[in-house]
Amino acid sequence: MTTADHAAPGRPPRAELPPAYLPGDVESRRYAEWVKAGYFTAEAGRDAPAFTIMIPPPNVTGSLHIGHALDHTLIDALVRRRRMQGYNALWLPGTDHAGIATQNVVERELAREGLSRHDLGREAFVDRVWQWKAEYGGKILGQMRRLGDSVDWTRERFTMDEGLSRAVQTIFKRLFDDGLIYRADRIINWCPRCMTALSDIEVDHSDDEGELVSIRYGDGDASVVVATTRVETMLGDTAVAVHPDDPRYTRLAGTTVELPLTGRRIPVVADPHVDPEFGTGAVKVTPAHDPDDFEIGRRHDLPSLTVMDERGVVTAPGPFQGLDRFEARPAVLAALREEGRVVAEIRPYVHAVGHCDRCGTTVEPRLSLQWFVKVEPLAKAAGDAVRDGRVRIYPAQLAARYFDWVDDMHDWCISRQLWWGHRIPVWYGPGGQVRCTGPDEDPPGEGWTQDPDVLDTWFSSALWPFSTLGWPDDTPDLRTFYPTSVLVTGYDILFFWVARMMLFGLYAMSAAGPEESVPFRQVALHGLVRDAFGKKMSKSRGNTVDPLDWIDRFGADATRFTLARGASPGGDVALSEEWVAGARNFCNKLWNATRFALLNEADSAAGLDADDRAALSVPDRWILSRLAAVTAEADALFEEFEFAKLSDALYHFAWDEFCDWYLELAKATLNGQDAAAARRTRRVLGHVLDELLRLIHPVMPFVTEELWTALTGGESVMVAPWPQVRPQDADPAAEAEVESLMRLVTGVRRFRADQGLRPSQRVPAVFDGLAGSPLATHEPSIRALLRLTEPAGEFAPNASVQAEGITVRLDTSSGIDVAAERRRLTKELATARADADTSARKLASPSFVAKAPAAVVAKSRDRLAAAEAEIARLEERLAALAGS
RNA sequence: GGGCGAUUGGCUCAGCGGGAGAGCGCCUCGUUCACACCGAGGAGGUCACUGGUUCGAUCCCAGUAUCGCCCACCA
Repeated sequence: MTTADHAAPGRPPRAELPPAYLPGDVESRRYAEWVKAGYFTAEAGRDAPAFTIMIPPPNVTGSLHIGHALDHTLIDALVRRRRMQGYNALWLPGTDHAGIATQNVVERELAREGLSRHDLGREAFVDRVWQWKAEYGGKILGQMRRLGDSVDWTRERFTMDEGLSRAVQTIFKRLFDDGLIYRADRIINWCPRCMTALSDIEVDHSDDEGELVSIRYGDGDASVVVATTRVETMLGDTAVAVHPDDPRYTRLAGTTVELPLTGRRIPVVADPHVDPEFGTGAVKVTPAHDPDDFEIGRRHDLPSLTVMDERGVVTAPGPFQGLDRFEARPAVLAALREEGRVVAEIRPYVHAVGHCDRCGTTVEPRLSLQWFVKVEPLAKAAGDAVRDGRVRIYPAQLAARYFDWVDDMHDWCISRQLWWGHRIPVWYGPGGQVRCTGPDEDPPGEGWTQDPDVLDTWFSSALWPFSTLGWPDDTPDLRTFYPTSVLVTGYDILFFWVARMMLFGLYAMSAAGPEESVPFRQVALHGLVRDAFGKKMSKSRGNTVDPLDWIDRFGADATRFTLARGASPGGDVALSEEWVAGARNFCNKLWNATRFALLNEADSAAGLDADDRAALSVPDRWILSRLAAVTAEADALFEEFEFAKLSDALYHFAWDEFCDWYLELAKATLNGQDAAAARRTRRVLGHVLDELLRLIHPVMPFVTEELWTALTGGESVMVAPWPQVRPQDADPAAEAEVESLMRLVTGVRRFRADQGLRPSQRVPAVFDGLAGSPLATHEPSIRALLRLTEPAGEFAPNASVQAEGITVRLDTSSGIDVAAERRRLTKELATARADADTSARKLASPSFVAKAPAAVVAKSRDRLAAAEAEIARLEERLAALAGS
């Protein structure tokens, strides 16, 4: 900022502002200043209430996309407001190691060198990933600066940091010792491409087209027909199951049938799980490759026969060995056909098929030995914390989805057959011993080997609210900033992340007591970003928006405002370039309003002197009243995470009320003869703009900083106090008077437009009935707004218009367009008659008068009276028009 | 298969028991000394359909249709 040495004594120095806002100039400079000043840095133990938000840690592989931009805009707005309110505000940044995603990225890089991770070996591969992370990881952190994120860079964390790894080991051991982590053979979701187990929620189901094939097992009377969509799994069948009460199969239950192609005989078992209504009422049982069948197998003590390996390749000895599962399917089918085993027709069949959410590969249910978290007790506590209000979900509606999940959660498979991640701290020793080591224990010595698997990446994310603050140690940060205040994230990771933070936060921090162990007190969920037509953004659709591109072209503030303006709780956000252009225009509007204020020596430093208050003009009282209202509204909307309404309220106050009306009304005083009045208005103007810029700052930090410092000469709007609502400014009389003035001005403008008078054309006019009216004092403003001059010399009014009980008689020189006037009056008459009709009809109904609230009836009476008066007036005018 | 939600001007959405709102788009006028990234005026909707409750329904209830989302181990 340049210091203007010509500033008047006692006034803050002022910068010259260019005629339009150029964001590129301002943003990087301001961000650097903020960081340098230490505004983003929170202080443990400071004597102020803490306000904490943890960033939803983006993948280290990630770069800033529009979804992050939305999330960060909302978080930053919350944090900036709290900081201005004097809270010890912390927004902690960091990244997630993102197990599969990152491993995939580095593996792809290796593949370009013709290598696989196995060529390097585990240790070298993990080194390579760290190397990659050092070089390319955290790109997104740099991009966050462009958005203006006020994160505390001194507290940046990574989920594989030493400290966070200690947290992972600590909680693993604690859960292990409490019997809440166990290892078992289970059917899990297996991705044959990523070659790892997945948890249930890492599987996306889609309705895929397949075939339902009916196959006859056994021969003649001792045969049974089963149906399957995965023909190749029949190689691993170890039974056929029927319902115990199904009369068709009572004689078969307990016998055996021959399994085609294998020469094996398998039992027919009776199991109540089988639905007799579905298909033939008989089902093939493949315990090693189907979760249902696994359960049936357990109940009947059936063997589990694994017939495919980790890649989905058939391992069962025979002609199909070595075929991929999707090659084996038609091959097995052909062989069955040849034996005449396929019965009836093969039906096209649409059914839900699971896909790996990382790579899209069809998931293969697979029997394997994995680690699980026993979630039932944890989930119970997680559900209760929301049920009893210790944690509140916004919008409340989404709490139902949360309950559905935590109240019926399956055990969580946490082991992954990857190399990149937190290694499971369990060792296997001589004689089948198993030992779980804590973070401060040495690994067991000779003869022990560590479990090769790593943990699900969400395991460490689940600890984020406290692992980032130093847990398990009792650190000043942990004491100051936990529980965190708000979790802001998209509803799409409610289960992945939010629910699991609840599970682990309540467990790990239980010693703090029920109120203080929650990971966050509020959860503010937003939606997904969509295009202008409400369609999902996707690269294939070509409708994606790159926030960095928008920041370059429209500015960070415009990008942020566009996102905030679309964000209602839980709602998706539709975006298009027209909208961000509109937001850019809004920045420019504020810019020019401030330029106007500076040109007119608006005075924000003097404050509103109590002695002056009584002398304030009506427009001054009006804008102060409106400011008080909009400040209260902004506070309420912030508390409810209603960012769309908040942005809208500020936009309309700033543009419609402040710029379009107040500044125009203020011009008369500022340019008027009364120096004292002008001084008062300069103070009100400075004060209102000062507070308006503060109110907008959380959403649009850069432009408001530039303008506020120029206006006030203050250090930074970031550390300026958040505006207080002053109830004493509420002034219904002033509001009513200005509203009346607006109606008068608008009415006359409509007349002028209808008459084809150019907006800039000055027209001599006199007012009848203004003298006695409350609007009398506003005559100079009204004349200025309407371009009406005092008659000078000859004045021959040839037209008149009425509004607010005032008649304006004008000398249009060119005369009046009678047809246009008649059209306007006729239209207004029709409206008035319709209004009178409606009111009259209502009032004619005895039940309405008897049962409706008195205020409603009175309102209808008033409307009827007003409409009738209007009709009389318009008829009279039309008659006069006809006579002329 | 289960659950949830939506259906309001051309588009995206607010409103949710007392006479329909916004932004953008559209039409007309305008070089007014903060801003053409602007100003002024205007057009445009039987609030999906059918019943019900009510003095009164866009708003509450039921059903229908269409669309969307989440969950799901019927081969």
